[in-house]
Formats: sequence, structure tokens, C-alpha cells
Amino acid sequence: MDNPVSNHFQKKPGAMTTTSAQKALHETIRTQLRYEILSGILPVGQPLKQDALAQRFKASRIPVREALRQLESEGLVVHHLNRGAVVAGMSMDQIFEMLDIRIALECHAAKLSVPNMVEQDFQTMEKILEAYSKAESVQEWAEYNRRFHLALGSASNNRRLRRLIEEFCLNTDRYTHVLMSKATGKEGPQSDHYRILEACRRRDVPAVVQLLEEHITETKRELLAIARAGDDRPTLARPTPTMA
Amino acid sequence: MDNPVSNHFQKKPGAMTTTSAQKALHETIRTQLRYEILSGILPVGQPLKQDALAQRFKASRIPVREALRQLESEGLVVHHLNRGAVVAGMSMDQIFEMLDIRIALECHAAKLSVPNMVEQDFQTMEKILEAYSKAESVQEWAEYNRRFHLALGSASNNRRLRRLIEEFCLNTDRYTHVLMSKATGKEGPQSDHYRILEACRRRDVPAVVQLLEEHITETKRELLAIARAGDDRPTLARPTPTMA
DNA sequence: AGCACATAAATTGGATCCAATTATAAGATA
DNA sequence: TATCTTATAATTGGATCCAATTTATGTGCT
Repeated sequence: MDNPVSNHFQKKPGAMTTTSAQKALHETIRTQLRYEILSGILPVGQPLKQDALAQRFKASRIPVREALRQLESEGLVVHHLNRGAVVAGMSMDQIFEMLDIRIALECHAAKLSVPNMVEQDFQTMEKILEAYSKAESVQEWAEYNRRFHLALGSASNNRRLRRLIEEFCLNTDRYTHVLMSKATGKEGPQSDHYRILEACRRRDVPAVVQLLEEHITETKRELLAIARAGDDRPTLARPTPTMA
Repeated sequence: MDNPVSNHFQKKPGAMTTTSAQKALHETIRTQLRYEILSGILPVGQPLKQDALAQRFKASRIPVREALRQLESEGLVVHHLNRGAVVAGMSMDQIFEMLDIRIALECHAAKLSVPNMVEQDFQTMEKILEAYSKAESVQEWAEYNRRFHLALGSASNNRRLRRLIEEFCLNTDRYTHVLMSKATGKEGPQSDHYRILEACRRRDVPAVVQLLEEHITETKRELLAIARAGDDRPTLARPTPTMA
């Protein structure tokens, strides 16, 4: 798995009519930085110097700045006036907020999606879960977990909703998985996953919704437990200093 | 602008100690453009020329470009390589997608919020609805409608969720209200509003959720009816040309 | 040593400049 | 006249340059 994030946010998937997929510089920079932030290569708080990035991408600072501004709008970096940009971080409270939003989005997507599912969809999910079981690295693990969550809404006929879910999954994963990789096994979540898949097969929408909500809520619980345990992990995101 | 020494930085050395305010140029430009797009002053498809905007805001094209890039990330403008930016539009399907997302977000927010509400909150909503009844212009009307929807989630203790809801409300309003201002009176929605408020007072969460979902779904129905009626309104947003 | 203050280096926000692409207008041709 | 071609003007993407602010450095003083 070389680049699990790239390609996830293409604005126009296959819409380039004719010649050349012609990307502007700022776009390649943005895509690359987003990947590095979401995958954790760039840790929270890491300063993003315009000059250094410009050199690295063999460009001037202009496209770098445009990329950084867009990443700011996506919530992945934070700007401080005259002091530059850093990789954005979230406090535990903010992670909880994101997970709550995921509950809202994913449950609704499932509600719309489950009635539309066909055998093909179930088999796809089945395969994802098998791959999840076989996964060894945390990266793979997170990747298949995310794919399963996305698959639940894949038949929803609401592209924008699916994009939104993906965005929130990626953004929460970068916090939850590093924290939980050791504490929680992957078996607990996995048994949830299978129960959810079964409910999908039965077309039992209320059950899917309830199981899914419970599943994400469980993540919140685990997270809270970990936070209680040791409160000084260096990996935990501190609330982004409010510039005050 | 023929003053090469013109200085756009407010240099008030003494007055700057209060930590707050101090916005960069691109931010004021972005805020203003966003307002003009969301309020409909800038119609869908309107080209946004960098040079013209730069002149208008008495700045160079750089902050303009940063503002446009951010608005692109917010989904309010669309860029075409080497051909500039235009105000983004949505097809009817896309508007429906947004409304469905609103159902997910607002219902969940209400679920979290209603148990936390206190008398003060009910009175605030009451006042909003009174103002809504008195409102005369479509702008006012839309404004108070949006405030009511936001108020439903205001006690949710999830700032990010509330911001998201506001974003989606603003972005859907600019389509729905121009379309519905004539077709639908404001009385239908208003009676919904009061029923929802009553359910909040009773702390009847399931009722609130159901009424709210039905309320937004009704908007979808109205919209569909209007679309069926005459299919060539100039005000209706066409799907953003996919660069083809 | 430790601290205030001045000074220099980094680094950002913004302006101007240039090259490449796209849109527009004029002229030529059938 | 309509249409194709070509020259020309707009306009964008990117680079370089400047001014202003922040951060690092160093110096003098108690």
C-alpha cells in the first residue's frame, strides 16, 4: 500500500475530456501535503515553511501558499498571521466532536444505502473484512477499516455525503489509530463489523444504524480510557493554540 | 493604483497590543466574496476575474487568488485551469444531496441538543419565530429560518457540528429560497417550526427528529414540484459545466 | 550569571513582473 | 456572406522582488 490517501479527493474523477490531465502546481503540492498530513508523516504541530516547501517541490512560494490556504480551509493546517502554517491538531474534545459528526453522517448514509444494496455490495464488504483480518501494519488496518465504513454508504446515491464521510474518516483516523493501535486489538472492532454486515444482509436498517452508532461510540470510549490512563502522550494532539 | 509605496499593512504599533482582530487581506476578501456569493449578489456562473477583484479591493492579485482558492475548497467557486474562477452552481440533484446531509446533521444535532436545552433556549427560539413571522423581505425570511435551524442544535456542545450545519444551511438557502419565495408561502414552514419547538419543550426527542426530517423533506418536495412546473427558469442553478 | 535592549537573520504578506494559455478581433479565402 | 486563419488583447499560473513582522543573536549593564 503505497499511497492510500491520494486520489481520494479528486474533484473530477474521470472528467478530463481529452488531452492531458494537466494539473496546476498548487494542486499536486496540496495533494501530496494532504497525504503526508493525514498519514501522519507530518506530525501535528509541524511547521510548514513556505520556502522549504517551495524548494522541495521545485516551485516558487506562490503555489505553495495557495496549497496551504486550501489545506487551511480543509482544516488540516492552521495559519498564524506572520508566523506561518503548522499541521493542525485536535484536542480530545474536538476528536469527539468529529466522531459524533461521523455518527450522524455514516448512520444516515447507511439508512439511505442499505435498502439499495445488492449481493455484489455484500461480497465487496466481505472481502474488505477479510483483508482487514489479514492486515498486519497499522496503516493497512486503518485503510480497510475506513473502506468498510465507506462501503456502508456506498449505495446511498449521494456522492457528496460519501465524500464528506471519507474526509471525516481520514481526519479522525490519523488521531484514533495511532492511539488505539496498541491499546485495542483489531478483533473487537472486527466483530462489530461482521454484526453490521449481517444486519445489512437482513436489510435491518434500524439494527445497522444502532450497531454503527454503538461501534463508533465504542471508539470514543476506548479513546477516553486511553486518555485517562496516561495523560502525557507526546503523540496526542494538543488543542491548536488559539493564537491568544 | 500608482503608488508603489502604498502600504496595506495597518501599522498602528501601539494599538496592536490587544491580540485580536488584525486580519490579512485575503481574509477580508474571502469573507466579502463569500457573503456576496451566498446572498446571491454574485449569481451562479459569474466569472471572478482576478484583476478586477484586485482593483476593487485595492490589493494585488495575490491575496485575491488565495481567497479564491479557499472559496474553492469551500465549494463556492469553481476553477478552470487557465480560464479562471466562476461562482459555483449546483444541479437539482446536488441540492437534494445537500438537503439530505442537512437532515443527517441537523437531526443528530437536535438529538444532542434538546436534552440540554433550558427555558432561555426556548424563549430565544420563540423570538426567532416571531421575527420570522414579521419578516417581509426574502432575505430576512431566510435569515430567521436559518437562525431557527441553528438554534435547534445550539445546545449540542459540538461547535464543529454547528459550524457545519451553518455552512450547509447558507449554501442550500441560496438555492432554495429564491426558488421557493413565491411558490411556497412562509406559513407552511412556520407551522412546522412551531410544532418542532413544542416538541423541544416536551423534550420529545424522537418527535423533534421526525418533525425536523419531515420539515426538510418537505422542502425537497416543494423544490421538485417547482422544478417540474417550469424547467427553464434562469435563476435555477445549472450543474457546473464539467470543463467539457 | 541574568536580564533589558538593540540588532541581525528568517520568514511571512503583498506587489510587481514574466511566460504560457485562452479569448477576441481582423483579415483572407471560398 | 460565412468561415477559416492569423494576429492581438485579456487573463491566468508562476517567479522574483520588496516591505513588515517575528524570531534569533548578541551586547551592555546591574
